[in-house]
Amino acid sequence: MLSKKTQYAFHALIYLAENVDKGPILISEIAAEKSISIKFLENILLELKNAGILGSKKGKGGGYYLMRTPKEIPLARIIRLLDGPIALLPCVSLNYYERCENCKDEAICGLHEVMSRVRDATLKLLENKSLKDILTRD
Amino acid sequence: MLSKKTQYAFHALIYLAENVDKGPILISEIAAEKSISIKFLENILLELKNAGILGSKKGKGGGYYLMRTPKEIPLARIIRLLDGPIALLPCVSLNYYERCENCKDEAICGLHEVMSRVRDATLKLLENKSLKDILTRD
DNA sequence: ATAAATCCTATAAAAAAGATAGACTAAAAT
DNA sequence: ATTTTAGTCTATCTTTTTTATAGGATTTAT
Repeated sequence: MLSKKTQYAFHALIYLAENVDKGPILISEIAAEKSISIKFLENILLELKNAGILGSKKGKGGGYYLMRTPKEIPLARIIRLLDGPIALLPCVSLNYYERCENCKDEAICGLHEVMSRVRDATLKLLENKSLKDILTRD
Repeated sequence: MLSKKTQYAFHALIYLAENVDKGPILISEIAAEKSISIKFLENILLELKNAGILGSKKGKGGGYYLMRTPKEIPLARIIRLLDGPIALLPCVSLNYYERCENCKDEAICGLHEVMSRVRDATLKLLENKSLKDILTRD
């Protein structure tokens, strides 16, 4: 399951995408609209900013805004940033790989093979689907 | 990521499958072979037993054994039993469904749609691949 | 200068995961 | 019958992760 953090991030990003025309959006506005604790959301938006996904402006008229178009923000990017590995096992993770202790040879490990395929199937969707794809269809 | 519990379960089941001819296997033997805390493993095997996946025999000559052939034990079954939902969001889980609070209409929610597809792709593998498929290929 | 907003870091609280303990029950050997 | 062997059951402890909060620092517009 995705953490609340990642779920909140998705909702915040959706809100920002749906209001691009309004310029920078206040944390407090997103928090109110999406029923998220304002202080928790603050941390999340900051992480998204430090990762280059969001930009921000301080002071009056400030707030957060997207640094890229929704189409250029893959869902996998958000998940990895806030939740870590997408793979089901450390030994099949592309970005957070860790060798398994008791495994003599990954090449002949059946678990490794199946979980690699699960990872591939998942990534095929999450790498290719973007923020644009999760905006409410009208 | 799968929990240690589920990972241990896989390793224990693999060991049991690879030693079916030896009759009931001791918890202590599996724990030693797979470097798992014996007490922790005890709980796991009990859960697998209560779910009908394993059988057991007490006293001398006792131990655990598979109640079905490896081919009849889908990986999804083990994961759901020990880890809970396979889906990335509660609102797309088949077995642990929970409605999302702020979502007016799941039918037009883009997040719902993408995550449903991720779930389907994952389940297609995990429901169809069984314990047999993760045994070490020789 | 002042007010408005994000930035940053630390910490607290709650929940989940991982691990352990010990008394109990059942089966087999003697 | 008694003893030994091995799983059963439930409770608790510890550690880690997740979720949430606090408050001063910094930047910007007016």
